[in-house]
Amino acid sequence: MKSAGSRASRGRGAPRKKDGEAEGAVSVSPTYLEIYAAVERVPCGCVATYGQVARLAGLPGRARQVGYALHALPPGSPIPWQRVVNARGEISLPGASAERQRRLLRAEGIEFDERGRINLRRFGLPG
DNA sequence: ACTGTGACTTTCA
DNA sequence: ATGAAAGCCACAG
Repeated sequence: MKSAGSRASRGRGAPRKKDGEAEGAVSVSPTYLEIYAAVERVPCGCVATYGQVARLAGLPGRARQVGYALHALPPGSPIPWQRVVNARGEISLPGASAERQRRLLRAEGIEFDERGRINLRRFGLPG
């Protein structure tokens, strides 16, 4: 059952591990986890802005960190990062990545206008 | 420890 | 509508 999971006491009582990720998996800061959790809360067929995600994560005003956290997401992560766009309803990713995100959103029913923008009034978070 | 950078937001002109 | 400035914080060098 535990399979050598009790390795927390390693010298100092530092719950903060920075060894990349040994075996457990807990290596990222709680802030990132909150951000990822908030993104997962975004319902399918809807998009949220970085500011909204930050707020859902309990980090009002830290929209920038949301972008950084999503950028740090590994490929194939279960986090629907594509549902996060900027406050203008536009994709903040550079060229190629933007098209990739746009395709994913379109697959979820999100519509884009000629300028490549999303109507947050329709596809934004309810409320 | 310090500096620069960034998938940002909001406000003001 | 566009643009600049300030605010915000984590990570990398």
